Amino acid sequence: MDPFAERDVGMSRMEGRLPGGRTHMCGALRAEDAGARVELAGWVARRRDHGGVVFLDLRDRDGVVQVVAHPQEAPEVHRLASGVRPESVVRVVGEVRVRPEGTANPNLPTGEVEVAATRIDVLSEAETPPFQVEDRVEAEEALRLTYRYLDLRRPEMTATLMQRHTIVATIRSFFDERGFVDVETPMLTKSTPEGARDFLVPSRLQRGKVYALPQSPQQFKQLLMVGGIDRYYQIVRCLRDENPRADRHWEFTQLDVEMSFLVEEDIFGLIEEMFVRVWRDVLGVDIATPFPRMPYDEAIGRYGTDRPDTRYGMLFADLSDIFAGSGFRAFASQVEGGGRVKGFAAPGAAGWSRKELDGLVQEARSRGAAGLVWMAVAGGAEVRSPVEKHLAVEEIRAVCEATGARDGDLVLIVADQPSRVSVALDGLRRLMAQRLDLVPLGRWEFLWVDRMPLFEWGEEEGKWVSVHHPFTAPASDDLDPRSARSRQYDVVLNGIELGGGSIRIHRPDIQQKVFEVLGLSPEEIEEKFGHLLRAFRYGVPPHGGIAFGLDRIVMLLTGRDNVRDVIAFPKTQSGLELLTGAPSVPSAQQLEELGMRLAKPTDRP
RNA sequence: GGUCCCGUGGUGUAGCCUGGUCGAACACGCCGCCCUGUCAAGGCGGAGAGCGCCGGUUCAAAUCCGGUCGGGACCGCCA
Repeated sequence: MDPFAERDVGMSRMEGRLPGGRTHMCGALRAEDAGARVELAGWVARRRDHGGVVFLDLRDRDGVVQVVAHPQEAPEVHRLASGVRPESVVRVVGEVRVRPEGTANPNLPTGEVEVAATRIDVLSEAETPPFQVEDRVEAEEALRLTYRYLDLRRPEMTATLMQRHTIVATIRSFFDERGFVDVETPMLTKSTPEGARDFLVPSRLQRGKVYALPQSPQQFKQLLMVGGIDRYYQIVRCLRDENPRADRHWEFTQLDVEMSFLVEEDIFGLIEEMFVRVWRDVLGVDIATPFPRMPYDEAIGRYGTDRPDTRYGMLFADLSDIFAGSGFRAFASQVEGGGRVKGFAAPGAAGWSRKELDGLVQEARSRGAAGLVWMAVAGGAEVRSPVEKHLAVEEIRAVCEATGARDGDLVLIVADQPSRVSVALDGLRRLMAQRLDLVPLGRWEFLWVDRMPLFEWGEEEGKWVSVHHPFTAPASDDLDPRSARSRQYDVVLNGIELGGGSIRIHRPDIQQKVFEVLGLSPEEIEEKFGHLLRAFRYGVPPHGGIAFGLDRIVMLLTGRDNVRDVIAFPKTQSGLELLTGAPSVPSAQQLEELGMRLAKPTDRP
């Protein structure tokens, strides 16, 4: 499929005022341009030399058009065209012609025409590139990153960056129309006390001290509300020094929004409208509103995750009661020890081979579960399972009943501490959905997840920590860390968390109580959040907001499965920027100015 | 911090499990010649790697083992 085919590239708007003597972009020419004298410039995507007539495919960001050089019509042009190397930059002057009968190319938007060249200038000759610049040729990612500029020439990549631009432009005009103000916030700021690991920047003037790069503009946007800005948005780079994943990069872009004098419904309505607008403008797709809402507990209970993929079934059933006093001790003892037994039915997977099933057990283990019990339902109470002899007939029936398993289905059961059960089953459910091809294409299932807990127990810290952040408003007066709910909300799309936010605390007394639950001493509160609390003493409007991972939104809209593909110059999983070679060793002078000494790479704490 | 997968001409892969037949195969690209309507043009011919790196086992290593570097997926982590 030609990625340019259905795109409103907008370049046509520029025709007539293209710089550099161009009259058209390559992808713009159509049959109605026949007879026009045009001047084009671009890269030689391909050369087809017939000994006589020579064809060049000329590529720019808008598309490809065929240039033809005839030996009789223009001998000098023909000579140049015969020798030009792929990826060289050329300027072409010629006449647009409708192609001869039977030679149109229906696969190309410009396929009905060609440009008969009367002049060709080679502006820059190219060496043979390290990989072929074509969508169908997928070079190894490390090589693509090393020569990213070549990779970006591939129509697929160019189109992705242009779509990203369209998405950003749509979002900006959407917020602008609604009175939101784009305000920039500092990039060199204060280290965040909680949350992800910070990237630090040593200070030259304040020797011995460091700035942190922002993990998000969270506190600044709240201060903007105190500052009376009322409605703020920003499309801003954020940095978190945590290990990257396919859907996570340390340097990422956030769509950040904050409003004053609002309630949840204001945010929900606004954000739903925004997504409707973006999906319509970018994909021409109408998405349904309002988005369904799911309480956090239901998401965890039925899907094992706070970002459920609702495009397919296989919801979890709690089987703990069935196995509470079971003869199968592995399950019964888990229940007695406070654990849970949960499972779900994978339709039609009963016939899976032992090897495939062992793979599932491995998957469960890799996610921290003690194990996985599978049960292939053959008919009635007939099952194939490694623990079949330990299971009572009534238990098997009850499991099938609870999970909805029918003949031919495969029931997957995990018994462990609740969080491990959730993590393991969530992974298995996503895996099975893919393997069984249960993920419907072209569906956009947006979802609000709300009613989150306000606190969770931090094992490492040995104290209660905020689920979202310490400024999240509680849903009620209840501040008991075991039961308190928050006014937090997340947007989930097709099982991917796009973003989240909350109504913030604007009452100093409540903020104070939250800090107390978090175990912060008055000194710590002053040191870490003093500036915010001080601000709140001088008149703070009720406020709240939300933030989205723009890269993920672009990833989903462009059908990519990796955020690196929607970022122009991404880094590798180990943080190398292969194009420039960053990071690099600082010079002695730089270190001296900053008052720093480097440890040897081998000196690991 | 951990688990798993990958690394073979310029590119993408096969070969590796079951060492010798590999002086490494295929496709694309590249070079040369032929060819006036192709569009992943076509035909003929050619050059190009010693298998990421280091070490070990062995009569013998692309193949087995250890380490290391690089890439990726995932777990932990990501308020």
